[in-house]
Amino acid sequence: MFSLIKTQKSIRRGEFSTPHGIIQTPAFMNVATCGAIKGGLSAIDLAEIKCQVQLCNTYHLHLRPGDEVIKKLGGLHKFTHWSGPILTDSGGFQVFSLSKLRKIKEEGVYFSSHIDGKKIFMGPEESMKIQSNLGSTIAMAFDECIENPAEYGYVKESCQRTLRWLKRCKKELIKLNSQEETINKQQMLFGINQGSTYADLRIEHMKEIRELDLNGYAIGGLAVGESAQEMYDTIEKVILYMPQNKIRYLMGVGTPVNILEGVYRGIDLFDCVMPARNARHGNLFTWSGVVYILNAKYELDNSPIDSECECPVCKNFSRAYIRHLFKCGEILALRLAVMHNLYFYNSLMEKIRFAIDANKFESFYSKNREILSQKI
RNA sequence: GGGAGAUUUCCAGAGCGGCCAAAUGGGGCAGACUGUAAAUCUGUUGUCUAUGACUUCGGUGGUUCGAAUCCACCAUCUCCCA
Repeated sequence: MFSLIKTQKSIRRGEFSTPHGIIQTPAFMNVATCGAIKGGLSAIDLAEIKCQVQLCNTYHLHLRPGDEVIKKLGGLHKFTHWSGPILTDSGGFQVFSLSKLRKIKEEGVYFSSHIDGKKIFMGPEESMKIQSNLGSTIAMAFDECIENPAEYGYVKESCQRTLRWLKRCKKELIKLNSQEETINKQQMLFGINQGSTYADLRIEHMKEIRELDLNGYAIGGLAVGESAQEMYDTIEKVILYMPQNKIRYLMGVGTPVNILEGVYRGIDLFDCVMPARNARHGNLFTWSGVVYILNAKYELDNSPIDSECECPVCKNFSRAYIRHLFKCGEILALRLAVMHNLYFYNSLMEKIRFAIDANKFESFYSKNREILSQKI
């Protein structure tokens, strides 16, 4: 259940109530694909980095350890020891990212496992069944994510298939939620809008999926090859057709600036591997720009990653020390870097919320949009 | 004291007469990363007045049109026999 607390032009401040707690929006979901945030963080670290909601992946957990195994162990919340909201991605993104290993048909998608090459079939019903077994708070619809630029005719055809798949997802989830042995009988479903950068296809698809009255709506298929400006333009056009009273999720986005631009245009929810992956690769986000900690200039830098940051890493360790840990291949380097970056993202969202509450989002946005993307 | 082998660009290590400024690792430096096949991947790593030129392969001298590569001596190190 989503309620808007405040709106200011397109900008929205809201609360999303779930059986596993309330998400204050705009919010960022911390990506834990295989049930853990890469870089060595567990559920006991999540409070410290201000995480509200985690995102796990259907495809990966289906392969290992298996959704049936997780169901027997009591579901994903118990398994990962996280009691807050969990959104599971449907496996739709793997249709895109594992494109060399798959074949798309009306009934679903035939994959080769990236682990051992084993043939796997996943369609809407399979994805819903797996997500139900995982017992996540929110299930995502099984969709096809297309790389940009894409050919108009193919996108149109794909959108229609994704719509048919969405209807099957809804039907299947209603069935699963009514079964006695289901872990989370209140599992929610978000639909995903597709249509590449074609405004007419985006809008047409959006109009069709909103008829299904789902718990939330996502914009998928962006930040997959098009320019940032094309992404913003696409959001602006399609968001006019998204229900006002439902949460809006921009999938897989993005940089801190992308998030500011998204909030500015009316997005409530984001997720991205970037803060965690870039952290593991030595790129650290700060309030004055991006620090690439491996650079030689930080060898003797005794200051924290970000002197404005209140995270446990910045309160205790220096750039020089973290750089040293990276150079030595210490696993602690990854953990500290990921903790910092996710704290940065989660506190970016918190600052955005405070700014909206105080009617100051636009000044916050114009102050930070240049700074956050620069390298220092 | 006698014998055998080694010495290559930051390190390890290939090269055994021209295709060698010299393979491949590592290290260094720089960059990429957007619903995670990613603790990954890419570029670069002698100097310069830079689509070319110059100085490098322990040292000195030699053979040759041409030497990191062949020869002589010297230096240093390793191993074996005393």
